[in-house]
Amino acid sequence: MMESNQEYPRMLGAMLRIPFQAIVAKIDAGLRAKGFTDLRPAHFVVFQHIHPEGSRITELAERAQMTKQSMSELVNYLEARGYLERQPDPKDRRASIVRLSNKGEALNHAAREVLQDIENEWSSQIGWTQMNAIKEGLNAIIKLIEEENTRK
Amino acid sequence: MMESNQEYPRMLGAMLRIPFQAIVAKIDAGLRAKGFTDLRPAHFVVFQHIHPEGSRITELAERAQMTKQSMSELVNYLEARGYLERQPDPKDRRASIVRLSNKGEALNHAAREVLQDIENEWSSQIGWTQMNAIKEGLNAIIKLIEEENTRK
DNA sequence: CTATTTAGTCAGTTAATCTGACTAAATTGT
DNA sequence: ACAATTTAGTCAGATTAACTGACTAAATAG
Repeated sequence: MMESNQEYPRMLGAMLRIPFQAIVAKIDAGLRAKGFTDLRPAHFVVFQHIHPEGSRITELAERAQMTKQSMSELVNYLEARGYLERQPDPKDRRASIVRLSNKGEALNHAAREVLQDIENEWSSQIGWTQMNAIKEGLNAIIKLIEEENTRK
Repeated sequence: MMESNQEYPRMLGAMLRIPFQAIVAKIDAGLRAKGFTDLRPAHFVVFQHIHPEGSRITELAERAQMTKQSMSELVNYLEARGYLERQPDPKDRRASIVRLSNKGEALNHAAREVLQDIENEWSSQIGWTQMNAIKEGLNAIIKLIEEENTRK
């Protein structure tokens, strides 16, 4: 953060932040419009990181860079409202596996739909070539980040 | 948010989120290393939006998409620690103008330095051509977002 | 087969942000 | 000119988000 304000040339941080926050706001509004009204921004992080075959609380917490206590709270909230299900892990009786319920899958699908619409809208205006260049470039950067993380 | 997890192809939201969060973490660590240890992540938003000639609380709140009460608290914290100064606005006796102190300028400069280092590091690995393509593309998207905002 | 690590919960705390009610100054409409 | 409305900011209190510390029970390592 703290990367810029309009007086200086915009720096890379702001260039990423502005479209990212626009996307977050649009997904939030889009989901609300589609009837998912009981989610708060903090819950999104669970859907971002959950694995289709289910994930453990600890794993989700680590991926989301928060404590397992905090993640536990988010998962409890979403489980209580029917977005997630907990199953005991047969391999490890201390652990449980959290997975999307049908409702959770529906939410996920709706979110992806909204996001695809945004991408289509932007692409049609700036051109698909340029959008592809952005995506390729960002994926290259992500590769660097992931390499750095695995080295640690 | 909620744009992806590794099982599906990564969507645009995640492509922006991952490098953005990496940048935030690096700036946070970099500033800490440079001796700015009394800032919390929430405060960064003030520096992102403050104008070199000073800004009003209301203006900062609007740009940061939060209430003026919340922004007021952030500004109070930073003023108490010497990063910001408040002056009465001569044009409007209800308002005050918040601006960076010398210490605040130093912080801003340090943050920009860290960010430039990140950009240089990434560019040298993916190539400056590709980095420029990303930046051009993101700026085109930002232009769309800004147009949409002004239409509202 | 004891010692340590790991998965998760419970309880309490701090940080971040919000809503509502308010004051005083500025602006608008007549 | 001046009443009505809007705007800038604060104060007080509530809610949400995330943290630390202490704990239990199961798994793993020596």
